[in-house]
Amino acid sequence: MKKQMQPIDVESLLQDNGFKRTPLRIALLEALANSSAPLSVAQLVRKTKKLGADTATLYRALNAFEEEGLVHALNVDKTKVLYEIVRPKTHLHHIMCDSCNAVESVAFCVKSLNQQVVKQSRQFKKIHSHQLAFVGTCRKCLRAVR
Amino acid sequence: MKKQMQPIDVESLLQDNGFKRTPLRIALLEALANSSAPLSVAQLVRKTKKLGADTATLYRALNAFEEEGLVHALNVDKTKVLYEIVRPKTHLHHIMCDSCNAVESVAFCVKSLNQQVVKQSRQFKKIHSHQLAFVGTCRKCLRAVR
DNA sequence: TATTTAATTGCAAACGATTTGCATTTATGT
DNA sequence: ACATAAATGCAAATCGTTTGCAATTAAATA
Repeated sequence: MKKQMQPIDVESLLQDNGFKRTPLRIALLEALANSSAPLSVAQLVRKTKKLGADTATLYRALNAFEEEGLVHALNVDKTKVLYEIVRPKTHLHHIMCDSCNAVESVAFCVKSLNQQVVKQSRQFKKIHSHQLAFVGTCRKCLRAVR
Repeated sequence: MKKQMQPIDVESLLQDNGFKRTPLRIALLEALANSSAPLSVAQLVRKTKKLGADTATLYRALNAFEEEGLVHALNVDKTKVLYEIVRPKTHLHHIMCDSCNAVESVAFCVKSLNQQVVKQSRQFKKIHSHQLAFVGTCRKCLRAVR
């Protein structure tokens, strides 16, 4: 069974958001669009270098994309950020392997919790959004342990 | 109505975990134990300096505490980490203000979601833990907007 | 297609937060 | 009080990320 992923026209995506369509940007969005899991900055840096492009440019692109809402930054831990492309009408959460750091996306939502949260809170009247991440051990790592 | 917080004997906490009870460490854990919201590294650094202690020592302490499970690091965004003391039998989530970054802790759990997640996942059979964070605008900031 | 313009890039330097090595100090158990 | 390992301060090193600036390139226009 293979992953199912709606294709994204990254060139249009760039154009529609006022970005020039440069090789690095196209390659970046393409990489993110074709990955079922979020990609680490390190991975993207490697890809950038392979293309002979500059790392500073990558960071500029990622920040610009994030600012425009084309990508979403996932703060995994103190020293690691993962990026994923934003797919309209898809609200994602994540499961992460505590052994190999593999990340899988999970599509489902917990809006119903919002009111409970508000009820408990002293400072907050309304919730705009939430982040939810699960941690487990993936099959591969489970097998490796045995 | 004032916050309710169970006191923590930080000196015993240090001792029980094989740490020497030094002024900085005691002050750090005390600060975390008396705060209802997680504290940023910047805040802790300020406190450290006020005590005339070295920043490197603070980082060493925080890392050691985290490794021993005395504190928990909260990855708010790419450039900001918050620390909270771990209170046994208390499972916390958080609400954050998207305007002023105020953080409030919320005590409640969503274990029931775990099986749903596992059901959806291709790679994961079991969830160990999860993180959940909500984003809203706090009262103070709401008022400021009007 | 050639021309113009602002956006994008590469490079090197700057940056800030965190970490490290090492000599000195300190808390703790005896 | 003493011995010992742990913890500290200081300065230097390190890492990922950002910035300034001159050169290049994509896109709009003639």
